[in-house]
Amino acid sequence: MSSTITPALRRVLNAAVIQFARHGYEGASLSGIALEAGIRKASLYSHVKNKDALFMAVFEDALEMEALFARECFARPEPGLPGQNYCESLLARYADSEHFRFLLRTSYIPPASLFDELQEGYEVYMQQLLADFTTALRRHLGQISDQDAEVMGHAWMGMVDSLHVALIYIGQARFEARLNALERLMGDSIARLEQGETP
Amino acid sequence: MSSTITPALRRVLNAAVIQFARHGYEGASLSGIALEAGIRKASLYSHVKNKDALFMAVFEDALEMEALFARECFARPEPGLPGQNYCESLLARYADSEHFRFLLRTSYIPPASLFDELQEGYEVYMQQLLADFTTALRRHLGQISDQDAEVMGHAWMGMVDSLHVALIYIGQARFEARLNALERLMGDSIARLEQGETP
DNA sequence: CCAGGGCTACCTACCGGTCGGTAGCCTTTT
DNA sequence: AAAAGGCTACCGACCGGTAGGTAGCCCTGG
Repeated sequence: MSSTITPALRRVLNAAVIQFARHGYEGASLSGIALEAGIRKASLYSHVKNKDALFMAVFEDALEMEALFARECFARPEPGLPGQNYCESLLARYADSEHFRFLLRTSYIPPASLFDELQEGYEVYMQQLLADFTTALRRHLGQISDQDAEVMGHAWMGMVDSLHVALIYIGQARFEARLNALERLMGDSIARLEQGETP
Repeated sequence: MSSTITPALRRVLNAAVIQFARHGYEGASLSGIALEAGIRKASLYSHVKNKDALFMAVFEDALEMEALFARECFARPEPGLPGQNYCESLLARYADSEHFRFLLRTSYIPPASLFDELQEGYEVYMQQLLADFTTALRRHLGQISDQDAEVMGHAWMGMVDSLHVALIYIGQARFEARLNALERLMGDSIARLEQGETP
């Protein structure tokens, strides 16, 4: 499926993710990407068929990395709430990972021509995130009905999207305020489930 | 401050908001906007100085409309939770209002050159939204500490962003699932405040 | 020795923006 | 009443610049 990644192609992909994250699909130019990679624009075509293919390659690259990151968050033991590790790692991740910034920038409003493919990939990523959260939730609470688990799942995914958005356009201070507020809401609801809800 | 809007300019602005909402700042071309307005590209310059000014005019237009929409939501009596009217009107609003779609598309990731101006305008919009929610919350609960009000404000703004994002890239069914889930969380937390939290 | 990555040079298409000019509608002047 | 002038909205033609993409030669490493 995925062709082998030579060192030169690796350099191109890394250059591309920087430019796409910074300027978006339309705003990033192939000459800029080539410059970043230290080669000429025409030389890009030795490695990639065209701009769309380059974008998709970067997308799959980023998706893989961020899926791995999420997995690791859920693999670490969670002191408090389920999903807490992931949420609290977001700020640092946003600062460190060019690929994460790329995903955030391009996945909400993707280039129209690639919409379907991107949506499909993003869907898989989100389903994994949701599944990881649900199992963590089930591990945290001994017993929980499928309905409740589903509702909490929707709520947590909403919380994650909310934090993602906050990363993009709110400052660090308000990100943390939002994180605390949403964690309190989640905490309240989970505590309520823990006490048992049969009235 | 704001110059008068002639009928011809009105047509240009309406054409522009469609194109900008559909293709974004960089993706929308002046020829496309002119075509939509039924004139030639050169004629645009009888009404606006350049692309940036056109975009800003559309932005202020949209901001005004959506601020009005939010006001009306909070003016209506709310049967359940504070801020509920606004959240539950979003789906229909997204379907109906080109200006709303424009705001959602362009405000998270604005064109770099206009970033500051846009951020400023969006900030005002959000502050009004937050203030409206806070007064509604205070009206709903008789007594609430400033700290709690602030936390709930952050949480509700997060909820709103989450719903905005859902409008963009999730289907209608999942939007409603998310809305229900988040409303349940908010309801739980508000109920907890209602009972009084001095232990 | 030759395959492949890199290069220069070039292409077409389209971008935002400017130019000179014009049709038609007011308002003013005689 | 009619000529004169000004103003608005519009147009086709064109500008410099840049975009994505192609052709073909050169150089180097296995």
